[in-house]
Amino acid sequence: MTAVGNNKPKRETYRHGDLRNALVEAGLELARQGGPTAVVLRAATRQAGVAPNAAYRHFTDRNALLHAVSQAAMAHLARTMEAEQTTLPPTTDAAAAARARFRAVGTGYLRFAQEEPGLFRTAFHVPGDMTHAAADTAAGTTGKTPFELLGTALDGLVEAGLLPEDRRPGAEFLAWSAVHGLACLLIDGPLRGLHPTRVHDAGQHVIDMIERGI
Amino acid sequence: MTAVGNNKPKRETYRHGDLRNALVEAGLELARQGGPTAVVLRAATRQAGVAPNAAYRHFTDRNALLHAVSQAAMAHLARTMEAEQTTLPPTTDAAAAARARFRAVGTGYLRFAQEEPGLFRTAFHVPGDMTHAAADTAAGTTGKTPFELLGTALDGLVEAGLLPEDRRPGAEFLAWSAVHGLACLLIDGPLRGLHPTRVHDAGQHVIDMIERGI
DNA sequence: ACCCATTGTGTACGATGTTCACATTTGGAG
DNA sequence: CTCCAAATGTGAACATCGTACACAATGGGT
Repeated sequence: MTAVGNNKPKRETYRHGDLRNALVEAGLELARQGGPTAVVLRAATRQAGVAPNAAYRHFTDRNALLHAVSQAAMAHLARTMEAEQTTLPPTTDAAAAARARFRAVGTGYLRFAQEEPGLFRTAFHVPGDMTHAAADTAAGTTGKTPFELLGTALDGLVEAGLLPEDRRPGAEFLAWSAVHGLACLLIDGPLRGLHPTRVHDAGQHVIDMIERGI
Repeated sequence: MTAVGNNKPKRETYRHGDLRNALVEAGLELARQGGPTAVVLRAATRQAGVAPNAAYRHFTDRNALLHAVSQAAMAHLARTMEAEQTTLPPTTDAAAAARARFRAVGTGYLRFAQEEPGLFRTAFHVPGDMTHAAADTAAGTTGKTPFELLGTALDGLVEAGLLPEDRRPGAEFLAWSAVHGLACLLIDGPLRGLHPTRVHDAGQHVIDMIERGI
């Protein structure tokens, strides 16, 4: 059953109308299942019901398409992190709230890595310079990229007096390193296939370490 | 100048004699320059002066070849970490020595990631289960894998009284997460292209965090 | 109403992974 | 020593992929 997968068999308009988006969407689905290497130009065009070359009207390269998909995956990550923060129970304790929001950043990050490993890998697949990932293409519903979400959470820790101001500079890289590293170990490192509850525990332990060591 | 690269143009014996090794070696060179995706079966056989299919007598798949190359890269990493430890100045203070050996594990890891990003990426490219990476194919000259080197360094910390025994279990994953994450950020994350001295500083900061938070 | 920039098509080329049938060599068993 | 079977390398072939080039259809601005 290799050939019949013509999901969007045909269209009657010569113009597609929204091909660029359709290609990114198809690429996202491919990435979701097989990671960055699975986002294949011809497969995406097939899914969009279009000749392979049509893609070149919207992307100079397969790499350009992959980059767009990567940005979209990054936006998914941002939304997952935001969602994790919105599930937080309300508190009157400002310090506790800041701390909870900080931890939610890491927890959401790890949850996304676990639930959507293909998209996670794609998001971080040679993503240009992630610092200039201020690109709104990588942002969530609040308009912030994952990196910026982490930054504001750290600022919150400082405001709440939980993080000395002189430790603030560069703290995002310490926190990010630890959480991202754990994500890698969970996805295709030695911790792959760990029981979900153990995964959650491991995540909390890493975040504990960050809070102590930051 | 695409076609002339026939480095090992011919051989006069029908049998190659050591093809499996030659392919892994060629694969290592490809990986060094272009990461895992650059280890191309046909390129490796070309380099070995052999028909493409000959590879299938030694590897079931391109993936099997890639896996072997990955293991070899992991061994390189182990040797770099060992080398970092041997450059340590001798000390009579046992605790200081244990601490230095622990930090050298992380420093060597990061140095390898920086100096050989292609090999580093290849070493961690879907490396089967790294836990059962007790495989001697991934070991350095001391016969220990990177994971095992980290473990013994942590044991050293416990023996020296620098790490409470109840914090020892699972500590390798905390330390590994942080260092590995930083390596990723340095190689193709936001910290790519950072000035080498800054890179070193960032590494020391992360290791500081680990020591405080472990 | 007519251009022409935009967008999609068809055909084609080189490279890659992989398979199948065949050739050459080597190491033992007789 | 001979000879045969297992091991190892070769050749031709196929499907798929990224990509380039020439061409066709469309539709908005003058």
